[in-house]
Amino acid sequence: MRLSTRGHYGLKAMFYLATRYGAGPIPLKNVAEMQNISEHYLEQLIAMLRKAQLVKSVRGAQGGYILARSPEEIRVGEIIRVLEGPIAPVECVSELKTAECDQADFCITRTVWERVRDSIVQVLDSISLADMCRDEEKNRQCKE
Amino acid sequence: MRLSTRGHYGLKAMFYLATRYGAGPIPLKNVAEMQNISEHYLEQLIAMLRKAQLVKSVRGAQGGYILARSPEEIRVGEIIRVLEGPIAPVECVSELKTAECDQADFCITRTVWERVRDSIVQVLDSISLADMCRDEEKNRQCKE
DNA sequence: TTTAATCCCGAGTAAAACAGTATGGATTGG
DNA sequence: CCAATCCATACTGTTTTACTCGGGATTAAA
Repeated sequence: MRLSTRGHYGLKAMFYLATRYGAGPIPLKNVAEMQNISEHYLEQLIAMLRKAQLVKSVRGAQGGYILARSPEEIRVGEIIRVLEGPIAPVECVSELKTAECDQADFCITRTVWERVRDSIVQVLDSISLADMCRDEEKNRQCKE
Repeated sequence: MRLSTRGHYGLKAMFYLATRYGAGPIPLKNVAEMQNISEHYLEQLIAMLRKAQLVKSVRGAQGGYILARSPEEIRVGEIIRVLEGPIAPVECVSELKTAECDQADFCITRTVWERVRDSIVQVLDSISLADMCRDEEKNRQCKE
């Protein structure tokens, strides 16, 4: 019942970009350092996010990455789907094409996984990067 | 974001035992056939469930497996925890000992995963095997 | 125009997890 | 006794994971 590090790291990186939104392109090196992730590995992850048009890249010196939309408009669920694929505790209840299962309607365990899937989706799609930034802000104030 | 087949098959098997609860020990062969699972593989899974005292075994001819408690008293969450380990979308928010993460309180992504974890737990722990049996009953009646 | 900072791309890889198989032993009802 | 069971351990092929490595393309700044 685990996420791979892709989703884990990917969200961290996107969150960091969200905190720096408006400050121009952020080089991946910074992201990797701040979030303590292997830079080369993160490169691969962000490539997926770029192809999915969640981030834009600026090449060359002084380049880096920028969120493709404002933090308010990016949901955690989108990020996770890009990096981990469609949300589905078991294959036969994937968000996308419901892979064929001979039993289909008769399978009661299936409805359990549908409920699990829906509850995960509900959480992930209800949180935007901006929400996370606000949480951090709040958190920092509490600490002072 | 996937369960392995352990949890998937394990729940199927436990559900089947629940539907036959009260009918004496059910041989694993029947379970495997009905749910279309490799018998040898299922043997390994049920061994885990036995060690966790969710099922009892009866050895010898006419033997088989019986739920250790009534279907009403067995929650899906218990089964999944036995077969898949503690519920945790990422390690640092495991239900058990919160593996140390240097950042801990500062990590906002962490709270996302806590929320996901809690929503999964809520679903899995709210469904008993008896609930599933009732669902199937209902389902069968609709089909007629 | 050079150089350094970046992004970009594809290959390779060690280790772990997964999803079983295989083999044989122990127990017990008929 | 024997056939139907459960029990235990070891093995195996495949896939996934979580990287590493090496180099190429682009561009701002010196």
